[in-house]
Amino acid sequence: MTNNETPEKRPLDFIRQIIAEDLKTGKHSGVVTRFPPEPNGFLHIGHAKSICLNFGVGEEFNGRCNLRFDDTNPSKEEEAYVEAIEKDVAWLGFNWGEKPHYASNYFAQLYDFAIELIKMGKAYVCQLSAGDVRTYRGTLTEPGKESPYRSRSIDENIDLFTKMKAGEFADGTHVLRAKIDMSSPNLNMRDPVLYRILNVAHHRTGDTWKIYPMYDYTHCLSDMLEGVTHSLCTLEFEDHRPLYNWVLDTLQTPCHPRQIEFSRLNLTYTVLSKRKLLKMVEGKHVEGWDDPRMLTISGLRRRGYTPAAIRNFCKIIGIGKSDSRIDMGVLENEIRNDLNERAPRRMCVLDPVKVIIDNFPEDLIENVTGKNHPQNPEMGERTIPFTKELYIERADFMEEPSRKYRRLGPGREVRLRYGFLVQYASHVKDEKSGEITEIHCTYDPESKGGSAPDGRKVKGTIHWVSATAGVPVEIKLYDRLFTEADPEADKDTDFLSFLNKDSMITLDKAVGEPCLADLHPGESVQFERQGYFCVDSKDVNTGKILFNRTVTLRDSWSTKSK
RNA sequence: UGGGGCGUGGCCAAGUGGUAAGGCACCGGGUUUUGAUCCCGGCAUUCGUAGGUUCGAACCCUGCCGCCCCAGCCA
Repeated sequence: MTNNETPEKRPLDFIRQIIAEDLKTGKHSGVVTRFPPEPNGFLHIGHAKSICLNFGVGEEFNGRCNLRFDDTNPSKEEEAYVEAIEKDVAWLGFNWGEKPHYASNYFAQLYDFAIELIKMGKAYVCQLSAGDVRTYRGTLTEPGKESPYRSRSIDENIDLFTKMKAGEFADGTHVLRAKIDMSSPNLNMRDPVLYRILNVAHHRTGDTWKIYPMYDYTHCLSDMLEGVTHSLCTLEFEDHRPLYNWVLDTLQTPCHPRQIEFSRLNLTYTVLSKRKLLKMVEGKHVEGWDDPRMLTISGLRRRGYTPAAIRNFCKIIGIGKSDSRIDMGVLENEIRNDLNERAPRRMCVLDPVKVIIDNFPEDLIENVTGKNHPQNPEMGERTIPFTKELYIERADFMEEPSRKYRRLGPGREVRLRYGFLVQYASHVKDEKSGEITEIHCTYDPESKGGSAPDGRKVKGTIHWVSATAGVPVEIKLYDRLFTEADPEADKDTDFLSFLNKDSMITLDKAVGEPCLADLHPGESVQFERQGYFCVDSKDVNTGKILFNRTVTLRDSWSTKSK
């Protein structure tokens, strides 16, 4: 599954340098990382970057990486998401050991730590309303004010917190706060909320708990409990690091993981935040989380991307701290590299126009053989039926071709790949529409396989399929979801207004060579001269095989011809 | 205007005081029964900017400019 990964060594990124140094100096004898998704949505290519980093570090330094569900907000989380996440991480080829971890596994311990904090006078129950908490917090430039509940006695705090836990209060009436510094220039340190009351059932703990710990309080302690050495997260958490450290320092925990931040992934012509992806799904702008246009792991999988391509992509983009938006072409390059090696070649005419070989016997079927891969004989060959009536691509014929055009046209001879050389004879055009309906040719019976005994050369080789023996297929062509390279650049404009209305085009007249019928869901092939396609794994059952175009072939003609 | 970060070619990204790796893109040329692949070659006298230190600076210092993040009882 994950073979074909480029083995070449690149220089170590700054995080791996830190880890290598920690191992070298003996600060740590082993390394433990974790990938901590919240089960409130599907994983996307940005998560893949984090997964490759965390699991990659675990593998490379002979350590381990835990899969931990950060499930501290039951109002947004679902079991279905944890299953989808496990499937995606496994598909990418990573192993999290015996079983996944859950922040919810630590609820009892977290509660005990909170009691400890209260006893140390470092946490208190606050009854300010959410709005008042915000007001008291101050602003970016003004310090906050201390809550009137800040100086409660330890006994009263314990009593209140116990009652919070027992479900004696309504949502929003009480919170547990850390007692730090209301005038800190870092807003996160202005007595952050540690626990809130949520009378909501949790997908794993049911209704056992009425209070749920917040991210900042939970994450550092979960890392600590799991013996994580390096806690890698994205840049927006830099301001949270002091709080991460405060909790562990105050509790004097036996182990103190180091949080290191790196920049999140952005790609051109798409969006990658769970919130925005959710909006795409809920607004029906796509057909679901696994829509092949979505850069979710499940969408990419359905589109025909391979784990190797995604892992190579993550490797090539590197890990750093500067904001960036990587060109979609980089991702496409990786899937082309991978599929170029492993995808068998096939012929399929996407936009057919009929070709009749005038001098070809009516009922004759000439079986010709095509290589499954031009550079790799081990992939074998297959038989392709050549008949009197064929289809070729509408774009492969021109009534008045330019000199650089190398395909079929009046007076021209071209090669039908693996078939015969054919010479243009005439063509029929619908007077009203101007559409070409038939092209007549004659073939050279001596040229079976594609070359003539006299050694004459033709300029063009085009693909074709038998009109009588070919199989009808349905094809979906996908394009970028947005028309702007950075749909998020203008904060005053809704990213949805940049949606590409032509991001999905369905072709229902396509015809492929017979052996296409043998393909299984998820299998990838290259349609020669067109691109890489895979059989849809969630077939809508149209009676025809449905192919998703993963990516086109690199095309220097379309750009040059302009 | 508080705090935390970041600025190397069109897009990424190495570089950690000794004279600008690599990938993508792009431009040439060769091979080719996919205008694909593959193969050759080209592509930053310069590292946001202005000064300073030094024999020597993308790397050290100072000022300035630009961009990102933070005022959830989300993660």
